[in-house]
Amino acid sequence: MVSKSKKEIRVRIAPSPTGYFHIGTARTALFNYLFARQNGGVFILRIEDTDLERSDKKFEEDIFDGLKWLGLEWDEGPVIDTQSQKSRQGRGSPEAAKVKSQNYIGKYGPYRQTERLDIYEKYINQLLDKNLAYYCFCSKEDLEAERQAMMTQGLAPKYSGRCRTLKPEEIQEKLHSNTSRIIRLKMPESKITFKDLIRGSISFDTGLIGDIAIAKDTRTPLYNFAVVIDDYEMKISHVIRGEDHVANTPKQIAIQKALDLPQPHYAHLPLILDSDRHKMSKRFSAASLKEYREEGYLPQAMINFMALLGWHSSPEQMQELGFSPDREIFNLDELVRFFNLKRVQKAGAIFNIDKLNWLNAQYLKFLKDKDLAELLKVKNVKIIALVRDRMKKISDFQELAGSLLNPVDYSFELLIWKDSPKEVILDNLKESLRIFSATLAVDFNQESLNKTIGLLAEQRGKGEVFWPIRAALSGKKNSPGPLEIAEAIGKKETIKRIETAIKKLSN
RNA sequence: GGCCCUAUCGUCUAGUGGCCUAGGACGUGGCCUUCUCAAGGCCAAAACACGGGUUCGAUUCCCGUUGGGGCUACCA
Repeated sequence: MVSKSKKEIRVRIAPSPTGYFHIGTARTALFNYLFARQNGGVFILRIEDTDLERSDKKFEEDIFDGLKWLGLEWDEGPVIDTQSQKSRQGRGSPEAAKVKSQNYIGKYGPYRQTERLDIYEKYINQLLDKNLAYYCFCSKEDLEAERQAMMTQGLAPKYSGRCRTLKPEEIQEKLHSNTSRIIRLKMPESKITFKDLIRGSISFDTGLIGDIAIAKDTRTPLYNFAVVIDDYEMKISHVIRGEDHVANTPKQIAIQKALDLPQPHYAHLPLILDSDRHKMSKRFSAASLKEYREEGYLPQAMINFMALLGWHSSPEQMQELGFSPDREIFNLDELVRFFNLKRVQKAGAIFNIDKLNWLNAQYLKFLKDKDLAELLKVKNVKIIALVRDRMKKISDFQELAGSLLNPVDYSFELLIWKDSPKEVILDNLKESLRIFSATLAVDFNQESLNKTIGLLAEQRGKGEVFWPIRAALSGKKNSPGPLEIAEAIGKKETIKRIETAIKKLSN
């Protein structure tokens, strides 16, 4: 028996820069990354920018930023070097040419489809020459009418193949005129079956698909065609992508067959759904990663959350490794260890923001006060300690700690505990003020204050004493405890705020 | 409409014919803690879509129904 050397695992993520980096694409990237890393494979980033109308550099940059933020570094793909690109992009200069040849890493570049036009042209011509593809001159309007007619007849909408039989002279004539044209693949009528690593065997009747469009002209390839060529040229071994691509798979296989190219393995991931159970779209939900980044979610939480959308660890494996079988918290390295394509779910998963919030809160807890302070650009570490348990995401900080950092105005009624008389509260605050003032600065901490103020509270009632202090110090109905705030803001500020409160009640 | 995929608590899921009185997590409710809000601890409610088979026995296997989703472009 001949031992076949194990083929290198090469996977890719192929976003199109036509919008901000989509959360679904991010999850696909994660799964590809995990699969690559755990198999010693290569993770490739390819920019599918063939749609000139909608593609935009700013979206491309957002993809780079998002991937980097998540920690999903690609082994091959464009190099982000905006600095040199911006400063040295002199048109036509030898310098520019040099930059261009250096703007990617990997043996199979370039990794932007618009930079690969020569490659596609070669294959398109090959198909045209072999008469496996042909020019179609039908108008969009005719095509649309045809489609509608077929649908009302209860048939699968597909192109009639009318231009297949055009005579060479007719083709030449139309080619020389201004008639709009497109290149179609001659789809053989057969059954295409492929084995999906997650779903098992899936088959399609190509007779229902018809002659698909593969390019607008020899230098303007369309999605399905460009994908096939790139996946082949880049030696992609496994195509791991969203379920929305299963219907594209038979089309791509047909192109592979026409070109006599090998077929990669396929794995179609369940879609991430919004709360209406539809594919997450920008129109109806926060579908871009950017939004979560700006909202203050931690990349680690995002990674963990996305991994749990359609995948779950094996309780058995966890137990064997000495972990809790119910474990759900995993960092990137652990995911690389435990992830298993075989355990990926088949049905779509709803994006559950509550779970994300909880996970984010967990990751926030892992952070040291000091690191969190740094992240928030806040100097008072004690304040961080006070509000951190109340934060779901880092953007919550302002709402939680704002009034602690800088006093806010409030109504005197806030100082009143339940239905205690105003005079009682006023007197308690005055007494508290005396105690605070008498406390040495070195003893101005929770522990010491708890002995003095705590005693007063025991004598006069906890609510009657603690509530007004807390309200005076925080200016809010809900806040951390009074003594911890006092320690955090210090003696001087505490006294100042209590005095303000007393003034409010005295009016 | 056609094609393809899919189906366990509200949500994410464990489960691969008997270990299931269906387990966990989020969320929800209650209790404890408590000056408030959190955090934390404890407890509870909450699901195998339906109908046929196969089998001694089905959440688990098969078929159908129904539900859900995706695709159906000269977008990707």
